Amino acid sequence: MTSKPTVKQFNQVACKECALQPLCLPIALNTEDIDLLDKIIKRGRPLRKGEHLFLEGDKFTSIYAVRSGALKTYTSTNDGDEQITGFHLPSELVGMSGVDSDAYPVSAQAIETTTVCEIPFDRLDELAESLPELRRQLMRIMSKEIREDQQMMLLLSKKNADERIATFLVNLATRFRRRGYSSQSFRLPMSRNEMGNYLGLAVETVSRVFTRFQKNGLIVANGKEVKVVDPINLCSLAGGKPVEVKKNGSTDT
Amino acid sequence: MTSKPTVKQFNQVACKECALQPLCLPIALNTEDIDLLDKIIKRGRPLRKGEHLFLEGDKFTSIYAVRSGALKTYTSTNDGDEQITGFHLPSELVGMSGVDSDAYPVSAQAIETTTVCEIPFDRLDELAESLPELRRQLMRIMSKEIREDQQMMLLLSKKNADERIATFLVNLATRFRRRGYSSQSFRLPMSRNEMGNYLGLAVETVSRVFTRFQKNGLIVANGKEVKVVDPINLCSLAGGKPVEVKKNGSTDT
DNA sequence: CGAGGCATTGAGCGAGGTCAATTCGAGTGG
DNA sequence: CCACTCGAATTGACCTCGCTCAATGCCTCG
Repeated sequence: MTSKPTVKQFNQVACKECALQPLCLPIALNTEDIDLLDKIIKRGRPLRKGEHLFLEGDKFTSIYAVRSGALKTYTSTNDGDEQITGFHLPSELVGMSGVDSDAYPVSAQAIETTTVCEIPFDRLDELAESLPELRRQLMRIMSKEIREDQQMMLLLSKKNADERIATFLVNLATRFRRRGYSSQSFRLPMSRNEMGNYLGLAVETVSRVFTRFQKNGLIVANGKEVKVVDPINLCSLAGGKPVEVKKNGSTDT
Repeated sequence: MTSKPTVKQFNQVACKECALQPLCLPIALNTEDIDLLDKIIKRGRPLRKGEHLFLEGDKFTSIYAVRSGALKTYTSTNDGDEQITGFHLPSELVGMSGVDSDAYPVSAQAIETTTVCEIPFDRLDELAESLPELRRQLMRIMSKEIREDQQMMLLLSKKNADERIATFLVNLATRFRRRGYSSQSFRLPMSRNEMGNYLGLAVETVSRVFTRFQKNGLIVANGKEVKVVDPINLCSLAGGKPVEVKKNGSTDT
């Protein structure tokens, strides 16, 4: 409202015209309800790579939906080193973990040029009162995050380096496909360092696993560009519940 | 033990007469609202050690509040081994991660004799519509779980064996104190095996760390009985955000 | 009193971390 | 257009923490 329409296409589109709508918060809302939600959403200027959306300890005011680009969230131990707790692609929500604590418990930083939709939480909460579907959707999103974090705990506690990287790649591939991109060939938004941090591995180990995967014909990697050559075996290495990477006639959930 | 009306005392008490009320779901609800909540809660027979409350994949119907005893929740990989995702003490809620998926994504099992309050989720959801405080409380609980899981990710990915055990003990001590028990001296409800599983360590490592902690005068352990002798150093080993275990006003950051 | 499960302790090994040396690649300025 | 710089990525050598395997001790319960 106050700022000029800088990036019309990516930044100022209303929910009901947004390509991400079927994945994002408005899912399961009807057209009128989407309009109501739309009214409380603020759309700011794009964040450049490295800029923070909020810092750990900042007062909790809003949750954010990634519109384009990618974010990472991380906490830090008091002896300095940080743990990345998640990477967030378009349509994914960030900041929900702050709801009960008045302050964000993590920092959120752009890992490439990124635009977000800001959703002031008090307004969202008011709206949730009258829209049961929205309320359920919020709970669904949070419970999904819990499940994912718990899968991550399993990964960190039980899987070896190969399995971790395989799981990570399969997971990313799936998320890309959901968003209409190829799941066979994509560009990693994060550095090897960030990947290692997230997966509980040293950078060097990430690098070594990548080269090993190439030698074994699982993937072809060139810097951040990755091609999944052998999705079947990558998946079975990933170990977790089977995830289909190819779109051969199976039921998509 | 079973002669006295334990069932009455522990199992059939209404929320508003429950000793756990200030910690549990009803927190922040007024007396009338607590009565409303109370009406939808079912209180079943106690679970014996080893019995399951629900299994991974069971249809999601209810969330549960632990009333006495303790539960563990765990997922399993498809190659068989399981990962404990949490231990749940009285007043803590279990099953929230099932909200979005129609099925519980984890199994919940009693690790000692345990009583729970069952809260049918559809009823809770209806009630949440008219009680904004309840709604917020639900979100707070979920967001707290997310934060805890993320702290767990940090532990699993960055901390060594000593730090993990120290963190675990400090965390337990804090939770016991909250519930009115001593934080200096308590009984672990879980086996060494379960502790190791949860913390991503082999049983033998857990054992070794315990003996080392004793040699260093941090704790005294006798089986499952644990006395925290040197809370200051145990805390600083735990590393994370400082948690006060003793109440001598040292505001160390 | 014996059996079976849990906990402890010791010995040896290996996955992955650390340190160090290159190499690659994007951005910058002459 | 090329040379230079600085950070990211790769590769190699070595070492350590915690896992595995195995033996033994301890407690509970029939």
